[in-house]
Amino acid sequence: MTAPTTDDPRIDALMAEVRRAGGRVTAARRLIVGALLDAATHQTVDELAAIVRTAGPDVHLSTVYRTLDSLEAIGLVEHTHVGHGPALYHVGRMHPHLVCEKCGAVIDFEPAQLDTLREELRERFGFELHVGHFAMLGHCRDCASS
Amino acid sequence: MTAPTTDDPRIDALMAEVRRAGGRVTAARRLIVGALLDAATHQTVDELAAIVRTAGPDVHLSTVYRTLDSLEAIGLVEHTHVGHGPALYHVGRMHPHLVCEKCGAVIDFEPAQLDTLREELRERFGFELHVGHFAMLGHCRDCASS
DNA sequence: TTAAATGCAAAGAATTTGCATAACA
DNA sequence: TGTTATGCAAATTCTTTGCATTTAA
Repeated sequence: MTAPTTDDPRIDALMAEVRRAGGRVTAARRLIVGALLDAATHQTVDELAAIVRTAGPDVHLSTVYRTLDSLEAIGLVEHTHVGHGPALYHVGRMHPHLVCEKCGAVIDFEPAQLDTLREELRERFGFELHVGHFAMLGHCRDCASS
Repeated sequence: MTAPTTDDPRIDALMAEVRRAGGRVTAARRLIVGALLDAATHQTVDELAAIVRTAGPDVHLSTVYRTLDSLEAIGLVEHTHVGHGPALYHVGRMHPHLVCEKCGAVIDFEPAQLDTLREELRERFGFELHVGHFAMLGHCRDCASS
């Protein structure tokens, strides 16, 4: 387990946004967004907490939850529900996710890729699809072939 | 809270399938599938248990869970994950769901409606979409306009 | 009669909350 | 100095499990 980055300039950018929204910049928050930014893929709260604790052993799980909630309220972070298992968090804008039910691999893709479907659902059911907040489940290439 | 149907012929049909699969037909199981079949929409385990208990007060929540698991293993029932909140159960074949994040309304639709998307995801990512096991979230017509 | 299903209690996983203390602005 | 954020413990919600007992086949 590696400690989260602390010198990524994106951390400061995000913290500036937090401040602008009336929030406060704390050590725990810097670590948490550092861990979020490091990640190659989306992460659960437990995973984030484990990384954060390598640098700040006292950061409590509830602090991670609350920090992510705050960041999400400001629009800096999103979480996605994945079938069973815990929610996945990631920085940045809403986008659709494919999640493999076998190996857990997450594939991000562009919202535009769902425009046709979105239009179809809007016309047919009057339903406004929110692409970011749920994952589409199935099998990834590797798991589908095996 | 109304007691579940007990004279729906579909109950017997489903029980026949249970028997064929080596399972046993019990009073609890008849009540549970009765409740499932009555429903206008998909239901949570708690909702089902409440209905079932009007006729069989001792049917335990864990029995409802286990019965639904068994029925799902045989392929008679499916459950769908809906963002936060508990899973929704329904009889019958896998199909996609739209769930309103505001009012909880569930819209079922035909798997074929997603064929284009499916083909696209397969080509682009090698991803095999399983349409039944997750809900696509958004706002229904009423909630979107208000 | 015997394997499967049930009731009950308890545990488990994921998340939220209350409250006193600490620390940012 | 006055909130806001944190740590901690405890509560909540949804679901699963172990075990002794009951019951369908």
